[in-house]
Amino acid sequence: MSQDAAVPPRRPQRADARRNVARIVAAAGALVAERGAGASLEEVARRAGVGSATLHRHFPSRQALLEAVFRDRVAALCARADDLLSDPDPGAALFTWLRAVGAHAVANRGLGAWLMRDGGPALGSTCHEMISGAGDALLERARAAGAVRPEVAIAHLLKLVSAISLATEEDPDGPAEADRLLAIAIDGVRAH
Amino acid sequence: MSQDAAVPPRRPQRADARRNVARIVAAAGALVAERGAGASLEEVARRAGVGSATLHRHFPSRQALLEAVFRDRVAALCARADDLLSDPDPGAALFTWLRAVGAHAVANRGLGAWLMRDGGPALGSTCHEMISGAGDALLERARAAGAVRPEVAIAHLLKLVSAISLATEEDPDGPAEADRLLAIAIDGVRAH
DNA sequence: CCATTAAGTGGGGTGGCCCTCCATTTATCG
DNA sequence: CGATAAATGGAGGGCCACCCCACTTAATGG
Repeated sequence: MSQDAAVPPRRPQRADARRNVARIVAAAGALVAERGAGASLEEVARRAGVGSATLHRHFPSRQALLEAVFRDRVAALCARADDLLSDPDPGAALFTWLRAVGAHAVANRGLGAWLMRDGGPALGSTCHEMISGAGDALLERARAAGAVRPEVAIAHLLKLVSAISLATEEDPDGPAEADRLLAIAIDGVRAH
Repeated sequence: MSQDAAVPPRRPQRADARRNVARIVAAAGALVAERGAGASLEEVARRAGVGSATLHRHFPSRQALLEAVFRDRVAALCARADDLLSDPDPGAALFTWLRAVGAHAVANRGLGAWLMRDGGPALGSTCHEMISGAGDALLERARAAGAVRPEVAIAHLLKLVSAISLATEEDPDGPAEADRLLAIAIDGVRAH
């Protein structure tokens, strides 16, 4: 519960701090796109024009930074899931969405996969929860329509997608390979 | 071919060197089992009782060390594949073997996955080639029997297995989860 | 408009890692 | 036993994540 971001009674944040956070997220997005998920946090700070301490204060872990970078793209995927909820074919809608998730994960250097890793009981699981919720609606509709095996859970599907994008991340022919693997996996999900 | 470890004509290696290599591989195996694939090479050297320079001379890359650690277990998997070649049901034999590979990869902290990564045109791909060759025989027999979709390649299957073990590596319920995912993926491989 | 105050900052330090020289040790052969 | 080349490992360089603390600066109330 509690969708609100916990607004304290008085001093929520200083304006320049918010500006620095934005700079850091932008720099991280650029660097991650060109160097991958393991990019140096110090270089992110350098490009953002802030000290490394500032970066570490705003984002206590690499995971936290990646979540910030990807929040909007994850939101887009959730919106797509909502759109597909009104698709006349529930099974096709689910599979279309899964492939979109896969394409997104591959296109972003496998970072999507990083995001749904573990998730742990810690508080950093917002992206994972967002995407799980959006996908679960699609899955349940598909299950009700008899389009998928009844025992698969959304966690399984996302794990599969992230696993595939992870495995093909460094492949020269990554996207195509990922799509082929995903097609196979999806066929396993179908009710036979 | 060539089970021998390439014996040069005259001064193949000094006895203590070979002993140190064995110590390093043993230490690496233990540390990797408890800490995962990213374990510190310096600590491996420390546990083996050698200097870090010695480790780096014998194993110029992390990949090289991991390959040495896993060579025998990969060989065991290959032997299992050979055994299964005489199984009366080619399809079941392939799927049994894939699950064995998955169990192995998960049990070894996803290192199996590391091994089949990329492989590149470089020379470090021996394990990947070994396991691909062994699996390909099983796959081809299954395909001839009409048990699998004709378009899947052994590379796809191994990627799937490694991807799944990679994704479930840090899961508390890793092995069971991996097996479930693998069961789904395998169903996608079956000829319907 | 300015003084106060606490949020915010970043340089520099610590410790860890990977990897490379090079002076020294040591197995091996004649 | 002595010569010789293989083998070793400690010291050191470069890079990184992360933390501490003296300083800066935006926001607030008079």
